[in-house]
This record gives sequence, structure tokens and C-alpha cells, in this order.
Amino acid sequence: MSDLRITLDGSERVVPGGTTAGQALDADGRTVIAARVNGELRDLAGELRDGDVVEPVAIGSDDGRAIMRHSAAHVMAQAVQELFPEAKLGIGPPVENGFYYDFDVAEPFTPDDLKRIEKRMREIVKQGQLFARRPVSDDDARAELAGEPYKLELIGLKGAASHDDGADVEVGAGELTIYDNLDAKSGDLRWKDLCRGPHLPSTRVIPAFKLMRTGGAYWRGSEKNPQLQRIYGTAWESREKQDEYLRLLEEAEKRDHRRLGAELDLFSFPNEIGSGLAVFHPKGGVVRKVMEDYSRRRHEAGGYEFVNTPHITKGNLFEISGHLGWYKDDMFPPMEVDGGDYYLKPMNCPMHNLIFRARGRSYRELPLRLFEFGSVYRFEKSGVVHGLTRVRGMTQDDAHIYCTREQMVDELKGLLAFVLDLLRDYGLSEFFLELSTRDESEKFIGTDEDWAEATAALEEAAGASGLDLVPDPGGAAFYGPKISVQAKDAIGRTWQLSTIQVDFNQPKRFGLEYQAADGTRQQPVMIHRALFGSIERFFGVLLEHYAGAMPPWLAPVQVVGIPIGDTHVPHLERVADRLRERGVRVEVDASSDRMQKKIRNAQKQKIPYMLIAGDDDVEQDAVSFRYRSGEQKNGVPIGEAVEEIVKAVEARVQI
RNA sequence: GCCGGCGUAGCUCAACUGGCAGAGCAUCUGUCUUGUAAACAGAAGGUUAGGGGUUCAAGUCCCCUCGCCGGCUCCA
Repeated sequence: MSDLRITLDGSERVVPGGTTAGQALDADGRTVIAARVNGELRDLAGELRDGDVVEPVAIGSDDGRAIMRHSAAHVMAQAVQELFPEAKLGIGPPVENGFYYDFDVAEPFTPDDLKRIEKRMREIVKQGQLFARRPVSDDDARAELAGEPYKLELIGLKGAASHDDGADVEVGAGELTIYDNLDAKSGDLRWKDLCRGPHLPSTRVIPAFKLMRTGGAYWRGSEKNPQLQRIYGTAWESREKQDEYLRLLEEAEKRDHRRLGAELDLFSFPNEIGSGLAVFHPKGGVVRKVMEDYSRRRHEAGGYEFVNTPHITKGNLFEISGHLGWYKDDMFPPMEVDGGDYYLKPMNCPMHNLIFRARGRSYRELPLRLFEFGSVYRFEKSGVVHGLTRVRGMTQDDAHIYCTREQMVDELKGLLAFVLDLLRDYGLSEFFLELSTRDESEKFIGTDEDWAEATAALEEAAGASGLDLVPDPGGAAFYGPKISVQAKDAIGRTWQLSTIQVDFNQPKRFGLEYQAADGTRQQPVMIHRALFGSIERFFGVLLEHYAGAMPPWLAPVQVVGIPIGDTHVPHLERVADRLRERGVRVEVDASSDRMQKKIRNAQKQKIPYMLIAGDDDVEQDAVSFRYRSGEQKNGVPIGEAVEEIVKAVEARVQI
């Protein structure tokens, strides 16, 4: 065979014909586990061709991990089929932090099954079976996979397989390939799967994995299709990385706002009220109040006007708005009153439109910004309610801005800046934006021209923010495109918070108009905007972000006074009075508990400041600080102590 | 809505193959009173989520409803 000229590390090299990517890269197969050839990921065993540009893929890189996780999915499927021979294969792609594989089985997997599967997987990994790629014709593939109905369906989809349902990892656009798992010594076939690849050279190269959970999953992501059983696993390039990930999960569990809500006595979901409907206890109530008060102040300064609207309305309003046509499934069913249907409102916008329409409007009034903490009710399907982040009743910090088309872009820019500024005050600092647009689906109403103009305006505003913008085709609201602000929390998770939506449709449906400077009547543009998303949801996000240790300005109890003995209570009461005069939420723990116990309680309640006082402090007219960190500062004169606390509250800093 | 798991005192959890519902913390009462994460003693607390069934006997087995948890679908 003639020599090949390839490019390696940016420099040209000549290698003998038949050289594999692995040989060219001098890959060990453990740290470098695949190759990128002319930009495409390939197996190390793949032979190179003249002119190829070859780069190594390390197991710890994003691509490398995905390949390793995909291989782990194969190992799992092999284990499952060895233990459950009747199991039919769905798809098994890598996902963030791990992989899954779907199976059609008569009985769903039990936790015990999971243990057996994992054990079998460890054996397969230990055996070091080889992944061998084998191109097949469509007909041969059909014959080989006659017993795998889902794989046959994928063969039929070849080229049209979508990334959305993961099907593209099984069949690419080119020729079909089957990956054989071969015994390392004998070369005997142990298992095979239709797969685009690439894969690790050997199962032994999976350094760390763990099966996580099972669940039902619809075939190819559609609820019209049969439901398969999905097993999720995690896999990592090293034991350390996996442990790190598992620790992160533990940390996330500790931060779970549902757990913290109960532990800190903030809110609950009484069964008697119903699923997805929260009550806020006094401590949660005060946090909400602080959040709302500050938001109100900022909105006042930002040129918003405050309105109030009822929770229920005659159905006709939602006929006008289009909600009964397009949003009915998400609404609570109607109640019949006086022979007509009344609905709980799922959105505030139609009512705000009526306020706009209550009298003639002048261009001089625009932009008109109407703001309300508006309670809305949405009929979420029973399986999706989740703590405070997915509820059936919530309060939106909702505003609708009516402006001229000319004002739209500036208004959106200002709005985005306002939103980000306020979110930063609540302690979030890392953001990116998502631009949700329409797709061909039937669910969107309005003309293409309007959508294009609105989308362009949002894009321009997003660009001005300097933040990353991620496209989200098909994710728009039924009446218009939107930008959503995504925030990263303290442990790197992203949450969708604010949404800003442009809407030409509702002004049209409601016949909204204003009189322009030239005397003509014009239709305003409407911008929908919820900043926290919902107060409940934002509350939950903040709780998780802070792990319950809210910054002093938001903490339900900001200061607790802890006497060493009973005789020091009056001294602390005097300190507490001085703090209360400055608006600080302070309690003195005069219970019969030991002082150590009081510290423990305050610590568990994550109270920012403990002020401890004994004889020494009383004598010096001072207090001793203990912070949540355990750090202490003794003998602080009362005046100084009050100032330190008030200053931290006013500055809205975390301590 | 679909698949699976679960529901025992306010909270965390016990109670073997069906055989007298229990512990720690929290609560209440009393005793004790001193420096940075749990003093001691006692009391009270339950129609085992609700309803129906099988059985001599059900927290335990079966059915229905409600709720919670993990997935899927959908979404702030």
C-alpha cells in the first residue's frame, strides 16, 4: 500500500498505508480514546486516508466523555439483554453527566434489577470486550436486527433521525454501522448494536460509572408512542470526577428548596388545599414581603404604574384574548355562575388590556407600564407539579408595557437592563439569554411579518446586553416570541427566570389603540414581562442558591440575641430594641435552653447574626458576634454592632 | 396525563413470613443556671393518608381515591 500524507498537530507527516488513527496519534486507548478526523469523530481503529487531518480526542474532553458514556450505555444494554433476554432495545445516547438506554420490557425494572445490571456491567467492563465497527447495508442490517423492532424503525428513519429524540446517535446520515462487542481473547461475538459510533477501543476503558435511576420514557419522545423503560447512569473519566459529581448531587439535595422550606418553617403544601398550591408561613411570608417591597420600590423608580385585577373572570375575556382557543388545556375548568362560565385566570394580560382600553389613550402616555403582583392559576398536569418551581397557583410580578413600534427596541433594551440589574441585587450574577421563536407548529398565532419584526427587536435588545444568546426555536408563547433570562446559581445550575415577550396579537384582538401625534389611531405594541418569573419560583431559586442561608436583608430572622444566662436577657432586649428601631428583624432567645443549644438552634435556622451577651459584655455595654461561619467577634460596643448589622442589611450583601 | 416507587406522632425513622403501633428530636411541665452546635426528669402526642375488600386477626395482602418522590410529555 502506498504511503499516506496526513496532518497531525498541524504539521504534515507521511505514514504507511493502513495506518489507523490510533497508530498515527500514538494513542494509548485510555487517555486518548478516539480521533477527530477532518472534523469528524472516529474510532481509533479507523484506517486513515490520504490527506486526513487527525486530532486526538481525550477521554476527559467533552467529546471524549460523550463517547465513553455512549460506550457505557452499550455495556448497560448488553448487561440488560444478558439478564433479560426478552428486552428490546430503544436508543441509548450520552447525555449531560451520563447516559441512558431505553428498553421495552414486560415488567419495569426494580431497584434490585438495577443492582444486578450494574454488577453484570462491571464484569463486562473487567473483561475488556472490544468495540468493533462493521458497516452494513440496509438490508443486511434489517436481517440482523429482525428481533429488534425499534432498531428496524430507526433504519427506516436513516438520515431523518433527529437529534431531539437522540435517534441520531444510532443512525447517522451515511452508511449504517453495527458495533460488535468482541471477547478480548477469543474474538467471539458477545453482543452487537446498531450504532453510528464512535466508541472506546475496549469496555475496560470506562473508568467509573454508576446506574442512577429508572423511569418510563415514551419511544422517540412522543406521548402517542408506547412507553419504554429508561435506565439512567452516570460515567466519568476518573473515579475522582465521579465522586465530585456525586457530591454535587448530594449538595443539591441539601439545598432542595422543598426540604429547606420545611426545615426553616417557610412554606408548606397542605394536602387539604391541593397539589401545587403553597401556603407561606410567617418566616416565608416575611421573605416574600421583603422581596416584593424592594421590587415595588424599583418599579416605582422605573416608571411603572401599579394596578390590581381579580382572580376570576367571565369566559368571554379569554375568548377575546384567544386563551380559550390556545391555552384551554392549561386552565382550570370553568365554574358556572349565573348561567355563564367563569374561569380562574392563567395570565394577567387580558385584564391589563382592559385597563388600557378603559379610556382613550394618547401617544403622550406611551410607553405605558402597568405592573401587578398578579395571582394566576394554571392547571398543571398531575405528574409535573414540583415544589415551588412548578405550581398550580402562583403570583407573577407581571408587567405589560404598551408602546409604539418605534419605541419597542429602546423599551426592550431598557427593560432587559432593568431586569438584570434587579436580579443582581438579589445576589445572582451569571446570566445568559435564550431567544424563543416560533416554528412551523400550529400553536402559534399571528402573521409572519409581525413575528419577524418582534423577533428582530428582541434580538437587537439581547445583543445590546452583551450576554450570550442561545436560540430556542419553537419555544415561544403562542402569541409572540420571547427572551428568557437564565441565571446560574451558586453550584452552577441554570434556572429560567425572567421572560420578556413581544405581542402584536393581543392589541389586535382587544382592539387596543392610541391617538398618535398626527391625529391617527394606531395600535400599540404590547410587551409582557415577568421578572422573577413567579414569586414562588424565584423564592425557591433563591433558597437553593443560598442553600437557605439568605443574605441579611432577606433573612426571615436577621439577628438572634443569645444570653449566657437569664440575667443577661434585659441587656440583650435593650440591644434588640435599638435594632428594631432601625428596622432589623431581631429575636432574643430567652428560653430555658442552654446557651450552646441556642447557638445550635440559631445555626440550624441559618440566622445571619448571633449576638451573645454574658457578664463581660454587659459590663462593657457590648455584645459578642457569632456569624454563620462560626467566626466570632467579642466585646463589640452596642452602637458599632447596630451599625454593622444595619449597614449589611442596607447594602444587601451576603455575609 | 403516562410508567414506577412511596405515604406510620409536628419532623426523622422502627415494628420478621399478617399476631398487643414504638424510638430519637420537636412540644408541654418540673428541676438545674454561665461563654460559642444538643443539661436532666416526666407527660402528652396515632382511626398507620382516606375509603372499600380478604381474613379469627391488616400498618403489613387486594381494589379505588388523594398526596408525595423519580422519570417521560408539557412548562414560569
